[in-house]
Amino acid sequence: MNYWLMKSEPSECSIDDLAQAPGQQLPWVGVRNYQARNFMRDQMQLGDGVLFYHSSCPKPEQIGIAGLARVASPAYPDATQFDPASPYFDAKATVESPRWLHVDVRFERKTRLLSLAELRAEPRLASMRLLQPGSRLSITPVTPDEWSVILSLLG
DNA sequence: GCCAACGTTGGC
DNA sequence: GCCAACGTTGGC
Repeated sequence: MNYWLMKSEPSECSIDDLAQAPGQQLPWVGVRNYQARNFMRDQMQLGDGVLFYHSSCPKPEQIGIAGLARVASPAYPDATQFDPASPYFDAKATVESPRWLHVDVRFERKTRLLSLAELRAEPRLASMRLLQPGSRLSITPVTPDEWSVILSLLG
């Protein structure tokens, strides 16, 4: 069992969107970064814990952890890479050799918003991947210790 | 909207 | 395989 933090722009897909999806579950489409893809392909396991993070919000205080979710499928090809009408279209990907994969993510629960400022203020989270200078990865591993600190902060 | 950090691309 | 140019991310 592993733990992850997955970023999503709430204008694209918020924790509420996930809660209202059919089966409260969505394919995590649109990842176009190899490191993030490799985490999904090589390390994610069914049932892994996910911190659902709202990024790029209009108001800085809206940025942070907004809920909990779970990995709900193995990695499989992202259909949007084959769709010329999609913003995630990749001309170099083929059905025979897909370049981009994703997992499905299932809603667990909404939490209070644990803001980025609050995360930064917590000394026990100082080495969190998310908080490292220049970190931009949309999917980052979370250690069991970090996970339990965050759960306790969420109350 | 700015800009620093980072990843990707492509010419050589 | 190097590396400069370019595009993207994402907090501020």
